[in-house]
Parts: sequence; C-alpha cells; structure tokens
Amino acid sequence: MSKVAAEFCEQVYALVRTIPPGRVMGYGQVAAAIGFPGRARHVGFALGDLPPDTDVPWHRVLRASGHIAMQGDLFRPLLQQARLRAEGVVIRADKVEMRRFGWSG
DNA sequence: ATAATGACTGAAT
DNA sequence: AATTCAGCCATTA
Repeated sequence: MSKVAAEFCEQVYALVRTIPPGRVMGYGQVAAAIGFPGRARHVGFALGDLPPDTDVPWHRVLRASGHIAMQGDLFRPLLQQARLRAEGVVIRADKVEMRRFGWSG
C-alpha cells in the first residue's frame, strides 16, 4: 500500500472486523472511531486495498448517507449489496436505513 | 511548492 | 428527497 500508512490500514481493518453481521458503519464514522477524524476518504482507500478473498467485512461500510459507495464501479457495489441483503439488511434504491442498521460499537 | 486525485461529507439548491 | 458544490487530507506527479 502506498497511499495510506500501514498503521492506519491495520486499525481500519481491526475495527471493521468487529462490525456484527447485519449492521453497518459510515466511512467517516470508522475513521473517527480509530482516532483519525476527517479521514473518511482514506478509509475508503484502505478498504479498496483489500484482496478479494479478505476476511474483512468491508461490505458493512457505506457512505454517511446510507448509500452504497463506488457508484462508478460496475461489480463491487453489486457484491456489497448482495452480501448485506444476505445478512438481513434492507436495501432500497441502493441505500440502507442507517437509523435502523447503523452500528456504533 | 502547486495541482490533481479519490470506496467521502455536509450544507445549499 | 435528489443533486450540486465546496471542503477535506494524505499521497503523487
């Protein structure tokens, strides 16, 4: 990884692994939780650096609005949506109800 | 040192 | 409620 410090990535992964199935967090929320408020975009990059077979549940991280990120991407949003639904998260029009599925720890 | 970039955000329209 | 715009911040060129 070249864009974000390894330590930052490790903390992101560690926290994301603690998100329970069926619950979600926002990028900025994750950043703030590990002590890096304002680094929402970097959380995104850290997750993007994960291999396709990672055990990190990156699909449980969405935008603060509840929208699925990477709308420009063709494949990943579909996978993310499928995995979330498999965990019982209700998604309507590419967005989830944060009030109901959001998680703070 | 200036400018561009990106799995983002919050306020304004 | 949906879109647009202007900040955000570390990394690159």
